[in-house]
Amino acid sequence: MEVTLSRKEQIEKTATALFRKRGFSATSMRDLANELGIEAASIYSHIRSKEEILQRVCFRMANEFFEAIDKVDDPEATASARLQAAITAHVQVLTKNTEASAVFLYEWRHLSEPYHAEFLTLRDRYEKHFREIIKAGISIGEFKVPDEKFAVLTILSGLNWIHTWYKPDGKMNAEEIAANLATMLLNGLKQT
Amino acid sequence: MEVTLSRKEQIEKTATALFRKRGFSATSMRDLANELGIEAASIYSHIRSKEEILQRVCFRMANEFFEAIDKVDDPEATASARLQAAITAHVQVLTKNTEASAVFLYEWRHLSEPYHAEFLTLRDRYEKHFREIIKAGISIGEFKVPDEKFAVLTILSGLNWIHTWYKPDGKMNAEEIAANLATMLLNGLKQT
DNA sequence: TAAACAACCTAACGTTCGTTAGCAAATTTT
DNA sequence: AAAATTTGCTAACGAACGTTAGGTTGTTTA
Repeated sequence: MEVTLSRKEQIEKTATALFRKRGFSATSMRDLANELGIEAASIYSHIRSKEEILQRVCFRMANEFFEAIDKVDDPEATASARLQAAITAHVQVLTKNTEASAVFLYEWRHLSEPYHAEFLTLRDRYEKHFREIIKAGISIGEFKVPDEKFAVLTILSGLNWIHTWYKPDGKMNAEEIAANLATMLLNGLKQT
Repeated sequence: MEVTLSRKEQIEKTATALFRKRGFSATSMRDLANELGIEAASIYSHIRSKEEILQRVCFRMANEFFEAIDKVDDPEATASARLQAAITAHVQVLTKNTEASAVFLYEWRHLSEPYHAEFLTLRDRYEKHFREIIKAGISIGEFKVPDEKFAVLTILSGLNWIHTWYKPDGKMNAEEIAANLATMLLNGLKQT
């Protein structure tokens, strides 16, 4: 399945790798151009600004995460099953796009307004999905945690470290990682 | 307990806040000077370079984390007790220095060599402490996890998110946070 | 009281930055 | 074959960057 990327997509992909490795601010347009084998000014035939690249990566990934958890959610299922599904979906997006995920997770603060504010709104809505599952689990006694906000942040941060070490050819594949993490984090919610 | 900071310490503290908020690369010496109410050039009466500030913060925090877990470790205790103690110590350092912790966790990649390499060595040695506790717990059947490296990274990343939301006057104090996190993460290791 | 030091200043250095203007060649579309 | 689009170039802009040189002032030490 060879996919031919448009020049704009190539730029975005190369930029993503650099933003991840050195950070948005420490990556210059000349660095990016050098990596692409062209001049810095040439990039502006395809994009409007350096920040536009960051915007596209951040909001594309936000979309991916939303679509993934929406697709697998079944409001009729138990809280455990719903949370397990959401965790698995989240891990799948993370492992399928490690570089873009890293940018999504750590470089969004370099977005200017109104994108910065919009991003934070989206992120909170995403976390809300997890909060509501956990709240439902608490109310019927399935989970025992002092605070659902606290639990969600711990779970998500436990997941969001994956991009730093995940390698597609490592000893665990994405499904195994997702399963192990889900078991481990779900068990943590069922305190005795 | 009023503590008078030397000018150098004031610079370091102010820089830490800026590095945390905007990142190391996006913080200029003129920003820092402006925050201090002086000219950028004046800062160089007290420090050698911008990176020196980052180095001091990163390695000071590395020391704090090491001292904290060394002080509470009892190799004779059970793996659960040891891990609980380490988690509590780690959380205490994090909550007592949220800004410096954020810099320590996310800005170290802007260190130049040989500091960059030295930092990674220290970090790995720190994680090794946790790995060994968990390995001990696995070998006597106290913990059931597929991979201790995996478990350590999940635990530490679950803890290292604290700095983003912890407020000293929030509804949970540092001890409660540490206790809740320890319970939640320890339970996750004792899979049935 | 003289010497040493701490703290800050103005001015400027050489470099790098994101970006624009204007143009040329190749490719695709009509 | 003409027109439009894509992709790239050189040259340069104004601004911002980390840092140095050299000097001034006030405070502390000998």
